Amino acid sequence: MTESKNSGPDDDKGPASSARGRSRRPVTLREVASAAGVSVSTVSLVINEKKNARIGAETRQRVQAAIRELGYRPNAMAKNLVEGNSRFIGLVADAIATTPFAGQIIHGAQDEAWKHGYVLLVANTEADDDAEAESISMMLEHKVRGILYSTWYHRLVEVPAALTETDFVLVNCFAAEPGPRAVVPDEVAGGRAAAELLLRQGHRRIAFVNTTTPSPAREGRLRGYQDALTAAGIAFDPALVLDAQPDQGGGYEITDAVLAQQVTGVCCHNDRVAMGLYDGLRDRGQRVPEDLAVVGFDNQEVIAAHLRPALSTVALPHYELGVVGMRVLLGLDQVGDLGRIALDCPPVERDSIATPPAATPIKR
Amino acid sequence: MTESKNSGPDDDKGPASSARGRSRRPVTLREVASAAGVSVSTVSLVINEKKNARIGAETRQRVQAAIRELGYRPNAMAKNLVEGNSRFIGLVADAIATTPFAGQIIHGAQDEAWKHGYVLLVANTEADDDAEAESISMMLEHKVRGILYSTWYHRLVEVPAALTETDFVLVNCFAAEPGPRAVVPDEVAGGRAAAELLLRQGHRRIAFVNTTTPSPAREGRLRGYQDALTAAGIAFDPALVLDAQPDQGGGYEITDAVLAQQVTGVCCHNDRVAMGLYDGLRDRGQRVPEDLAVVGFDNQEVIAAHLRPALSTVALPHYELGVVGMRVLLGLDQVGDLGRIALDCPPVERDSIATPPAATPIKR
DNA sequence: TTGAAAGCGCTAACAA
DNA sequence: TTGTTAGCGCTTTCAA
Repeated sequence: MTESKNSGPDDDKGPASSARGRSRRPVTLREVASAAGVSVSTVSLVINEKKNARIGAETRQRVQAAIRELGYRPNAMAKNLVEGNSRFIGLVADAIATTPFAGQIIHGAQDEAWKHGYVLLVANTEADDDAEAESISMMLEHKVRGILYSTWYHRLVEVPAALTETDFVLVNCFAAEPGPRAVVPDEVAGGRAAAELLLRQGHRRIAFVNTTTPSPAREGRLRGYQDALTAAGIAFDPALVLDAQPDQGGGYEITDAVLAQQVTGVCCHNDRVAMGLYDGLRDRGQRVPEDLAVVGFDNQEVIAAHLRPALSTVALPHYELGVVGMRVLLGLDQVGDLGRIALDCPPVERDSIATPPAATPIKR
Repeated sequence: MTESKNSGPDDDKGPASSARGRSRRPVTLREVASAAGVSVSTVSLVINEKKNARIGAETRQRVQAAIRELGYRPNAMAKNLVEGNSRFIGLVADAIATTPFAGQIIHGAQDEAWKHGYVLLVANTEADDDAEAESISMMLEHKVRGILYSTWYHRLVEVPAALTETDFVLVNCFAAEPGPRAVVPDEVAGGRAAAELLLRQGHRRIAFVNTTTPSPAREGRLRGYQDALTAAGIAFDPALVLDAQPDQGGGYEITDAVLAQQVTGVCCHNDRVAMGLYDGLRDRGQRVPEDLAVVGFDNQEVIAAHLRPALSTVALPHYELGVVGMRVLLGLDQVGDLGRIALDCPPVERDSIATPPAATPIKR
């Protein structure tokens, strides 16, 4: 063991750890330097592996040995401070605990941030305005490089004033006023993809169970459904569009209305609605997909992959939302003129669709 | 506007924001001081509202005005640096994106951390060892006050070596060796609670669908079930314990085996298994709860609250795991001699249990 | 009541 | 090739 400065009153003897708490002040660059018998800048140089400033092989060895021996960890805050920029990026989420959606956004954002040497400062606000304001302040005080402001379902948001103090990108949400950049799912294309899942199997009379809640999902997916119908040369029949609460209860209750329309297939607003509809159909002796083909939306694994039969659905690109949001924030992707990037909602085929009676599936 | 030092080449004119990027260097204490015509220490004093060192009312006004006018935000990193302690606490999670479980742990941990002025540094490792090591390094370099190491399901873990460089608490997991403090769900009590849900309604012949995966949940819940039986004066019958994959498929496939035992009630390893069992029962013309009472585990909202009939189950205390883990880390709660705190798994009564034929529910 | 100055751990000129 | 030194933005003695 090399001698170190060893000053200060709260120094306890003995090598590694005391009981708990690890009260020992962390090892500093200076301590490493004096242990290795070199200056701090030399240590700094070998740690950061600067290309210029060649260090003598022997010196480098000694420094590295000292680092290892002392268990030195650079102090990221000191480093950030002197470099004048933090490696933090804030991510505020409004609901981390209810669905896996926010988790997927975080996952995507973190993977991308990580790749570029950034660290996520995550704040869960559970839609509480105070928590949100506090979170943003906290991030601002940590001099984040920017903030990703995300919601667990696609919606219009009011941009908190404090957000504008830094660079920010809206993820899975958007602002009324122009300006803020946003990354959102392409609801229209998603709706189209859902309908096409059915059309491709030859279905021509398809119901659309929409949500009762006004939202981009409600308007967008319906439009996508209409577009797909039009493209398939099928006249849009408003009677086939039904409204239901966007959960299992809503799906269950809409069963009779769906059945009354004599459709061969149905697009549900989301997987939960489809789950409720499954129950409703079963109670009425109807089979999926033989009597009615069902398509969901969200691709919520715990539901879609495990219903019987497994549910064909359209995936919401939460992970990608996080990734692309991060890329936009870092200036790696551009949003274009609209200030928005709309991400694809890919269809996920499973077993809830069959060819309707008296129809031949369309080749493609 | 007051004059400021105004040096450096990347100073652009104009008040608030330039287009994007907010390239302006953040306002510093010194700038506030010179704007207010006082010294930095005075500004520091009014910001931190120190009890000693009374500041003249008029001075305070001027400083506060300057702060507001300049939009000053303290630099948390500089502050942490000089104070010699960060306000960070790390939280590593192994699966933030698949279930809502990790989200709930994070939620609990953050609420508690927040309350004590700490900020969470969250890292999602998706069970990747490299990501985990990198995450912990990152946290250590930010001189976190400590780390919460969490898993999405209760299990034995190997404590990563780097963790021991700081204070840490295991959340929803535990180590083989003694030492590391851990906060976990009380599986035995949970299993007992599940069985009691049925026993209380008068069921006496109760199947137990266990998981095939060795785990504290597997052993603990079974023991709880046995304990509850014993307490109710019912002999344990090993034939009633069945094994199934811990998901919907497993539940579905075990249906016949359950039915073969002529039980009136069944405890499932988790809500997913119960969901599969519902399907299996329905396919065989059996009704829940009239023909068979079903109890789940986990209280996974999207399933338990929305199955038909709604599933009675036992909740896993993820949020509380986060809270208590944080409290232990902060020294607010003690773990006792075992080095472990086991948290209650409260029963959640819904509609999947009825009184069995020829039985009177037990009063309590 | 306020200011001057030292220093937290580090990087980056600039010297040697 | 290596060392000295001046800060980064802040808190905190210690003086005034």
